[in-house]
Amino acid sequence: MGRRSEHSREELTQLIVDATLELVREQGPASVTARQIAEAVGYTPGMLYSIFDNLQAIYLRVNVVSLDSLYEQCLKAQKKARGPERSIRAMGLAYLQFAADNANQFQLMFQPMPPTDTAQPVELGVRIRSLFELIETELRALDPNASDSAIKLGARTLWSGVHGAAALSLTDQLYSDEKNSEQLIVSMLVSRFVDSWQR
Amino acid sequence: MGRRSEHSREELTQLIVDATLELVREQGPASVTARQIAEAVGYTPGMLYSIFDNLQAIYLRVNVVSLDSLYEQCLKAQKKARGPERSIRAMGLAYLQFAADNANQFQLMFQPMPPTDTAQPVELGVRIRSLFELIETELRALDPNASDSAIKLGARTLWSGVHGAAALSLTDQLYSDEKNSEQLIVSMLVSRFVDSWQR
DNA sequence: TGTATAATTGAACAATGTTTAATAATCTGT
DNA sequence: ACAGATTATTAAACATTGTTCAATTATACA
Repeated sequence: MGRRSEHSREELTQLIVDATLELVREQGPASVTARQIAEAVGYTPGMLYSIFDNLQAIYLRVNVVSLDSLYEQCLKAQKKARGPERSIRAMGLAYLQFAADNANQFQLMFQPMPPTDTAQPVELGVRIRSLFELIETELRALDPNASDSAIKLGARTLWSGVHGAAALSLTDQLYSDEKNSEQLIVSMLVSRFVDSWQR
Repeated sequence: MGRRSEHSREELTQLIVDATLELVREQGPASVTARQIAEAVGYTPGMLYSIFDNLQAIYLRVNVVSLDSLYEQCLKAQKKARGPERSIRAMGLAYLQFAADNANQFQLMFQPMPPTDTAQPVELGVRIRSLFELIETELRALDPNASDSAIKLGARTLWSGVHGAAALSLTDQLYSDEKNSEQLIVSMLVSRFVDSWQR
């Protein structure tokens, strides 16, 4: 056949990433194949490799999209809430909500990449940092005299707790009797943390 | 050939699990194949399926072993430390240490299984619960009057933080300037949590 | 219009998990 | 000790996977 479409290189990139995102959302990362992606965009598998080095490179772009929308959710939650503690709690709950609503995307984002690319790609790095900065801002408001390194450490401590709760909840490894225990966990974490920060 | 060895069904099970554990430790979960496992135990791939349903079932047994040794490490840390806060901190650091020293095992343990078996197998459940109980004991010592559900929630909150720090650290997603930031995070988490618990 | 260039395909490759018919080794009963 | 039934193990096949590449088709340029 060899039907050449009128898609520019950039359009093709976009098409592939969008199709992959949708497939990941529908079926989970494990069962998305090169042939499925190719079919979804109306090409053959080989074409993908004229645009991306491999499937991992596609997943990376998908993760960028996912991280952006996670950031958007957290930012929205932050803006809506009033006061540092309430902002932090709202962002934590937004993080949980994102993980629950987009479990497959979340899974792809935080599942360790094959050890070929030892270091995390910079595109993801800047976005994760932005996420951290949202909390750092609130912690700064809470305690203007704290050192920069204390603020950064505090943000990472809080976020480890929120991320851990989201991850364990997603894999049913919290083994709690009550339902929505992730939310209780995040709420408790934020309360106690801020509480102790303020004295 | 058809060399029949003098291995009982149980011995074969043990051999397979041991070999798989070693392969996972050496190369990571992603690159362990049925043929490699079979070769390591001196059989052909087909044999594995006369003992296990599939590779997932083998990984499950490996995870049981990993969880047991993680529990052992935490228990040892708990015993060595004096006082609830120090015990909790020591267990958190032991958890981090285990994750760092056995990154591949840790990865296999906490990577979401394919959605066939929706619920977590009970063999893992009881072991994760035991891990939680170690902390619950310390929290109970810290505050004998607290309700059971508060204790349970507290243990899960702490453990979410520790697990999150371990997971993010393992995938280089903490983006902290200081080295050993996981340890600082866990230390801060425990200090502030216990601090706020006690007042 | 003819030729160079680029995009796309189709087919192949090696490797994967898993199944199954055939085979080799052992066990049973006489 | 031998014949027959039973079990353990293999060898080979299957469908899929990611990836590569020569061949083909469509476009751009002269």
